Amino acid sequence: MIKTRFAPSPTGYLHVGGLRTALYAYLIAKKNNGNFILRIEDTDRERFVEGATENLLRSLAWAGIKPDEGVIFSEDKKRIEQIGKNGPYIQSERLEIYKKYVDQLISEEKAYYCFCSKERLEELRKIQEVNKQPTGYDGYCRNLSLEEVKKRIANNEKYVIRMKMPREGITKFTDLIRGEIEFKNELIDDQVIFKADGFPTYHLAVVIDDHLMEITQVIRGEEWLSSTPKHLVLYKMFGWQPPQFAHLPLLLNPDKSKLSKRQGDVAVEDYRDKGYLPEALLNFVAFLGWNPGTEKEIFSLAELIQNFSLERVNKAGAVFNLDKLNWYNKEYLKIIDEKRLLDLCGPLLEEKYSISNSQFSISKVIALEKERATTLLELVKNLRFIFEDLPYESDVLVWKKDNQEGTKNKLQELYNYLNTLSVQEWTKDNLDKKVGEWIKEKDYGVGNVLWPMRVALAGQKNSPGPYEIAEVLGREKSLERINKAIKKL
RNA sequence: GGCGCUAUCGUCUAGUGGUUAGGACACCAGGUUUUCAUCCUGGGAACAGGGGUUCGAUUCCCCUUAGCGCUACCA
Repeated sequence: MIKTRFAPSPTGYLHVGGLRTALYAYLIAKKNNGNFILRIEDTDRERFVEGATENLLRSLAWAGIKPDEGVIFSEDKKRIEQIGKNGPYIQSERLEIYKKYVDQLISEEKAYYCFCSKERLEELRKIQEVNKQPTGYDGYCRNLSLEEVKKRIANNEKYVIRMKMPREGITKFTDLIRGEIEFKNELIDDQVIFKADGFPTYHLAVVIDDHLMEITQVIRGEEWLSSTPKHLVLYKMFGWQPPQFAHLPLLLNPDKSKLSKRQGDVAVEDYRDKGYLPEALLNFVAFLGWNPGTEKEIFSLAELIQNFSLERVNKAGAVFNLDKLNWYNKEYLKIIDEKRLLDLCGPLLEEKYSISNSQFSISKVIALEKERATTLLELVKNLRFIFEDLPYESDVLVWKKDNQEGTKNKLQELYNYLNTLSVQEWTKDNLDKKVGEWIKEKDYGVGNVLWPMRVALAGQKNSPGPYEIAEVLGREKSLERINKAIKKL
């Protein structure tokens, strides 16, 4: 059975790069009827952030990525739960497991105690740098006798445990995206696998967990490529069959550096809060480094599952391009389900304007700006003119081919005419038909009437069409605004 | 410094040993429209450089260059 995992550290929020990694892993699992596992890698206590796991889960859930195994929210979304038979799925709850395996490595002399102080290590590195030598541990404690180790531990000396890297040979593997890659073992450090604080390092924990959780494909960022040989050596030491590896290209800033907070939003929640739709963000990040080989660019999650393959993932990093995301969001806004849009925008409108006792149909109000806005937030912002009479200068009312006097007269006549229409007749289509005929009959010219009518109704230069607005505002409010405009002139 | 990865329009990318090197976003121009948005039409825009291999390389190989990653008791 295919099993993939996403294994973030709870250090704050879900990064959009992380979202893409999670998505690809999820897609591979789902495409193969396998399991997608969410594991939390919290072995670094210094960087641990309270609530970060919940935050991660929330962002993932918002995006529609549901783990089959691992850490999830409880039914009421209030607690964190773990599902699956290979748990726990939070590394800080697996300490005895790591301890057991590290003891095994020690007893088999594949790992060793190291008592070197940070000061000595720092000094060592400095000397290596000055001499332009490769930096790395010099193996000072590699051959300490058992008696000495025992004595120093009994003496309460601080220690870490390092893996005994082979001093010769090469470690190679076939990356699912990059093909064959090899490293000389002599250049790989005696990596610390167990820290003085009793926690394993990433390298040890990831190998043990991926094996115990039966992960078949490790899909992770390119920043892990260089440490893969360490992991492979660990697999070999344990006598385990390693999974396959796929190292994803990085997401970049516009200047091609690694995507960072300084140059824009990187947290998934930022995009959610700005009113991007999850399907747009997902579709967008899916296409950063992957494409189906056809010219279709709009893909639902289900379609992504169907079409995704690691073979078509690019090797080079991709710039996170906000313009394209905006385009995706507009596209999805065009086709979004009306009810869902209402659920999404309702609370936002509520928060921004006093709509509780409004006489307007909120879904019609939303429809006014739905195809004009880039994000939900912008959509809501653009709707202000419905709920409030916007201040504007009288000359805005005048169409470029008309003058103030003419505009005033036409608006007055339009008012008189509209006044003869009943509430029942006050619909967009009917107004379009009736007012259209009236303009023709009067020979006023479409722009000469519709422009001032629209400005009178919207109170701004740019807006949806006059008939749509009129229907939403209703007969009474529409007439009131037109009357107000006439008085302005 | 060492090791590794990468290199097609501004951006995301397709592509093949012989193509007018294709699409999308963005941009520019025109058209439809009362405005904005939409929509339609058109336009500019790329194979990093140098060597090979080959009848022929954007494509295969090597080098250079550039960018990025790793080089922690962080992940």
